[in-house]
Amino acid sequence: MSVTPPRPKGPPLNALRAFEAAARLGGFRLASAELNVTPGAIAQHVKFLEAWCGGLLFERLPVGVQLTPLGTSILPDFVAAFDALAAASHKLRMNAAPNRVSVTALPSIAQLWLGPLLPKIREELPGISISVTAMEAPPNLAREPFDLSIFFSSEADKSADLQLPQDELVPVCSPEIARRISTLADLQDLSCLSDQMWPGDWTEWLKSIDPRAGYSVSGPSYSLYGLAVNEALNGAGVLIGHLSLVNRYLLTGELVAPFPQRAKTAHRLTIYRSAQARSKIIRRLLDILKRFAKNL
Amino acid sequence: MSVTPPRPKGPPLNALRAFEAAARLGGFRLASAELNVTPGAIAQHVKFLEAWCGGLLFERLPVGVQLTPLGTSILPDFVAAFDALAAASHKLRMNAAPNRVSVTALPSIAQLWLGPLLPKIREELPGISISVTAMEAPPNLAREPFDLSIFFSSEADKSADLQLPQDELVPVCSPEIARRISTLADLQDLSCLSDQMWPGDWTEWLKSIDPRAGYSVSGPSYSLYGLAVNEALNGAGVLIGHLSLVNRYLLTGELVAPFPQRAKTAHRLTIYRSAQARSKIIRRLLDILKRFAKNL
DNA sequence: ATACTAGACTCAGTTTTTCTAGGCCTAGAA
DNA sequence: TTCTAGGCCTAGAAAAACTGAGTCTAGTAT
Repeated sequence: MSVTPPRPKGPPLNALRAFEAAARLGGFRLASAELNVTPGAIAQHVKFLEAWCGGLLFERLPVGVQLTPLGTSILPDFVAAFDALAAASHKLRMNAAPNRVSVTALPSIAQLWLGPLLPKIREELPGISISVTAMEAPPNLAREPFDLSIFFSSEADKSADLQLPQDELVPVCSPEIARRISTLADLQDLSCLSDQMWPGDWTEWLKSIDPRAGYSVSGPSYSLYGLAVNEALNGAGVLIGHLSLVNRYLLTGELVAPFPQRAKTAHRLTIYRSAQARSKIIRRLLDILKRFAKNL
Repeated sequence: MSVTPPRPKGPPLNALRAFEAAARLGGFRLASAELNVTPGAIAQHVKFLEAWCGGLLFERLPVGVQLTPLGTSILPDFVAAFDALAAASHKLRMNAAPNRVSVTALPSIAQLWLGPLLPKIREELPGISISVTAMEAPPNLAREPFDLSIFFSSEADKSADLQLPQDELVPVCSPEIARRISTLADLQDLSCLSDQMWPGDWTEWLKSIDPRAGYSVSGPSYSLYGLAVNEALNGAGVLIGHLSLVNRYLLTGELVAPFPQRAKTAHRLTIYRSAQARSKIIRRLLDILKRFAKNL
């Protein structure tokens, strides 16, 4: 008997968050990715929560888990509560520093599309402070503290705040290299640069030119598209270019396109803003991006 | 440069909770009481949160703190979010075990009023599992995981789920002791038991009998009213009885009231239920309590 | 004036919580 | 059959949270 008896405590907030993520995403592994922890951590949180409430939240299948009726019955409440919490946190951050904007983008987009625009943005919106975070997959804007996300999406989406037309593939290289190219066959003697994230780009472009010819090319691949572009600028070979990312260099002449044919891809550069990001600054920033995007 | 760059993280949930409590209650000390930690812990959480968002949440006054406009601007959002979270947690617990009811009450009420009713309740609601937590002050039912709270309130409140009439004071003692009492003056030769939480009870009762007579009594006091009642049953002296708590013993004759005069107090035994506790079980439990309360 | 008090701050050290690593297990796919 | 995806478990490590004790400030009481 302790002097101050331990009164029943509410559940740990982190366990609730782990459950919510696992239930919403349908698995511990996905939840662990969203929360940046290992799946074991999620498992422990959920187990604790199950002990706390005295009921099973998930059925454990041989592979994966499935929400029990109990879990299903309260999931919407938790989703709503954590949405509200995330929204409040976001609002707090914005109210504290209205001129701070945080953007997340695919690494290649951050470096090749957004990066060059930043000086012009700073010029038009003096006092603004933009932080850029590169990541591989678009985050859940309702949860992560970003104002804007810029990624490639394979679908048209009217709800996007800005969406460019379908991206196009076109080989690009330095002018010197271009002089040595006249036919498709010439490509086979050259380094054909590509990005590790889009390994099918060359094949896709070649197919769009002549579906039956069995052309194939080879060359180094890079985990960062920006690196590949740099190598192309340095004359390392022919890069399969994503027009939205390399057009700026075509316009300046630093890179040229030895073949005029372009292959439409499914990808559209797409910008979303967080539901909280309704401020005037964000609106003006979007306007600027829109304008620059047109000139690209 | 780490391989997986640390992406900006959302604020720690516990820091948000600390801020919410401090802001809602208007001070770190109060918040620390609600969350069962020391004030220093709250201070650290708030400080962290201020660093995270880059703005001051509280103005530090020489004594106490005051919300800044920034803090004020987001407080309602956080209150709503944590309310939703607590409601969801409560619902989870109830859905997991619908027959479990948790009650919080003043120690004296738990022991003397509720305790004797529990066997009868179990009889009428077989299968129900009631846990009782004694505490000194009524908790915030919107936050703490209780279904019912039973405390004395000094005001009439129509929103209460059950409220008894104003409590009355009346001296009580064992029949043996009563035989030795015939006038007020006899009290001065006897041990007059009282509760440490209500040290003014005897004075209040004496005043209601004869406001001018300077009667005063003395005797041991107890930190647990239940203990004082037991002592009275054992013939240790005359206890200043709260009718709602000792009437059961008057009815059985184990205790008697040597003086017929009763003094009305401001206190009413008051029962609230949590907003989440809308189940049939709780309703039936309240009905039973109501019925028993009438017969007391 | 002088002490006292309430409330908050800080910092070091400790306790508690949370996370990871790595091995195990199961069933469906190759 | 082997491989793989997804979870489970446990020990130990890492991080977060909390405490305790000493400071500080300005009202309040003496």
